[in-house]
Amino acid sequence: MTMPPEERLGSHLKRAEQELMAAKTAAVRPAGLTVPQYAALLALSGSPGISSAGLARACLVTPQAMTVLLRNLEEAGLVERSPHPWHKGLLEIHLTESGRGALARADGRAVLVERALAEEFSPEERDRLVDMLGRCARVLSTLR
Amino acid sequence: MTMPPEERLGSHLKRAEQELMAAKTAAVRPAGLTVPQYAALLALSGSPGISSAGLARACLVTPQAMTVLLRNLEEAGLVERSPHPWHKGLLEIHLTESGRGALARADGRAVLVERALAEEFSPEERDRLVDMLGRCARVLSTLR
DNA sequence: TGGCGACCATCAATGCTTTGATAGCGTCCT
DNA sequence: AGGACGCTATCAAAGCATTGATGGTCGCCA
Repeated sequence: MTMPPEERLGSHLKRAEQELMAAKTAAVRPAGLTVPQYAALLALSGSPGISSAGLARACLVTPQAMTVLLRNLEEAGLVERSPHPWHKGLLEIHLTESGRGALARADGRAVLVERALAEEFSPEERDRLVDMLGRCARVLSTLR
Repeated sequence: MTMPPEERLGSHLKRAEQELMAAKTAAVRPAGLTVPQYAALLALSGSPGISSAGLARACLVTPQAMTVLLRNLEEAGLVERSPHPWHKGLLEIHLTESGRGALARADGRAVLVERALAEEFSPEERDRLVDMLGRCARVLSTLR
């Protein structure tokens, strides 16, 4: 209507992110994982025993989305949930052995994608890109 | 595991895109549209009579995703589908009056988001950002 | 102690997206 | 003419994500 797509920064941003998702999806798929599942397992490995809500915050999704995701992971035997020692109603989440294996397999290939992406740029360019992306996120979040 | 999140360009890219989606979702919601619906209506307004498959290509989604999306738009009375004059089985898609109205309302607010984003950067920065995002998409697509 | 507010977990409805499979129609080439 | 190939459209199943609503638990504080 009033603004051509090539002028919309959002179009370019979306396109890049779409390719990123496609590449990562292909990377983690052989491990039997989806990208969100991989992200959750990765966060979980860094914070064992974290709650579902905490994991949701770490992965930048809603608690509801994480509930669904965790149910799938639990049914696949990749994570376990156990009641919190003194806080009734809370659940601690832990990786299973099988979960650790799947994460390791997925991570190896996912890191290759990140490395290929990083190697496209010089260190100065990387810094500039990270800075600009951060500014995008900041200005957009103020609009919300 | 082997690579901290802050070093992963993908994390920053994803974060920025997530904020973009949130801002756009909030922008087009008052018009009763979702972001993908808005994108489809926008593409449709530029190519009246385009097929579902063509629209899917224009929006960078699969034909199946577009079928679902169009069904919702058709049920909402925002688009119409009519059989192709001589090619049986093909369907031409057109905006309805109501669809044009919703698009106009959504577009006005969506453009504000794009403008706020654009104004965060100088023209030189914008060019650099677009260039770098294009390089991201290119290198990632070769991995696929 | 009683209550209020914050947080956690979960159900339900809706929508987008993907992969996989099926089926019709056209075009081009043998 | 017949057949292969390609494009279109659609169904089905599964996962991810959102909003909205519910019910349970803790902790602080009047």
